[in-house]
Amino acid sequence: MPTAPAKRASKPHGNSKVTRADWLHAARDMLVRVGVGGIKILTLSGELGVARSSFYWYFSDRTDLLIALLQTWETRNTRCITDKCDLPAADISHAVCHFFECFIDDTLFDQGLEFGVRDWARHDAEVRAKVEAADATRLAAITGMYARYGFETSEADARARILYFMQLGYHALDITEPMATRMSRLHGYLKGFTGHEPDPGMLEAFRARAANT
Amino acid sequence: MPTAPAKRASKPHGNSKVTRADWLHAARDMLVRVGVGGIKILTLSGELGVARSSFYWYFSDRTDLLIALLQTWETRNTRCITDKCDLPAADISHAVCHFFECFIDDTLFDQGLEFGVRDWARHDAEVRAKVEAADATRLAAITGMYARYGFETSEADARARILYFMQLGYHALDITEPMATRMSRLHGYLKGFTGHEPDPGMLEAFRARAANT
DNA sequence: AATTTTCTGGACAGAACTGTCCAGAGATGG
DNA sequence: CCATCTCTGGACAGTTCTGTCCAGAAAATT
Repeated sequence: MPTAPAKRASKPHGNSKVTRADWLHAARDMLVRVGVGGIKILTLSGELGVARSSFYWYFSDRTDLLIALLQTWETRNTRCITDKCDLPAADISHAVCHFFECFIDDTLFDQGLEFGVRDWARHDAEVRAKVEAADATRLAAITGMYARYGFETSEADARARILYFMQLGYHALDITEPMATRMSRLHGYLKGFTGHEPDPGMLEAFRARAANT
Repeated sequence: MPTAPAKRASKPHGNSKVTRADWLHAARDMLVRVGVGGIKILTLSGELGVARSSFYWYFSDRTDLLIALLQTWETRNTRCITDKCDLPAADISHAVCHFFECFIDDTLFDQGLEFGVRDWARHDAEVRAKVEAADATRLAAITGMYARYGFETSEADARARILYFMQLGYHALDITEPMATRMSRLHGYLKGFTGHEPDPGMLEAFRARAANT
């Protein structure tokens, strides 16, 4: 029985049935589903409906694929956080909402990839080093954000950590709850994260934006 | 070259070289180091200096071992959190410090096991269900703690989540920093978590306790 | 001391996966 | 239309791990 053709990440060219991007995309999904150790060329080839040996045309070996996967993560997830933190905002509550946007829009921060990579880092020193560097970059951006709205250095530092660790902890724990439930807690979260009462108009505006994503 | 004898988790009996507990203990370490997928009976037997086939005396198969491992986690990590949350305290800052104790004393909360199990849950539905149940139990205990110190329901709920997700996020991200650095942020953390200025005497007392663990 | 129980180790069969080799199919371009 | 380049698929060899079988060693029991 031939395998159903997988969704194309990009259209193939000439004699080819799949592209390098197809392999990468399938590998990303597999990383999320079963972890690095579970990424098997045999299974990928089955999903793509192509012989296993074709893999070796696009990648020198399995490690080559994994390196490419890691680069995808590196250039995507950190960038979206630092960009949002640097955005101009009326006050700290608005700024924190900008930060939140990364995590309610899945086209921005790729949660699955993030924790696939982190699981991997837990038992691979090189990957771990890259993850630590990414954490440092992201935390610096968030600390800078708090500092810009008048928090003194030590408080900006503590609040940045609470915000970042809480947000990533939420995803690390892989919590699944409807967006409405999440949004019902927005007021409490903002008050906890900033120490200030947020503007009710802004709360509504953010909830509305979250609803249609 | 014979393998060095591993640390005994319990002393063997009669003709045996190892115990069921030794296998379990070695498997826990391997789960932490390389994830569930990396737990190989072959490697374990090598570490314990025993033939691979001996494993099948103690466990019916690999799955049997994994189930036992999961039970260890279930009965250990959740309990220590709920116990600390239920402890009587002078005020909310003291109560939060009690909660922190789980995470500065490694004989209480087993961080490695926790995230080994969570990585596993990410691609195993049954394990995932157990993890979700544990999260619910722990969050209920923390929410109850905040409620006991006068926070109204919705605020207790949001603050419990911030505290729990931040603390687990901190560990999920596998941050490594010296205890002194961690403690330098205690004041900021407590202020962020409770919304109140903590008693300076208590801060010092907690730092002193953390130093000798 | 003989017997039973408990546990170990070597051998075997088989499954799953990796990486290599090479013939050749299909598009492309002179 | 012939040559070339790109990509595919089948075959092969090698590795790593699992689970089973069974003989037998060593303590425990009688």
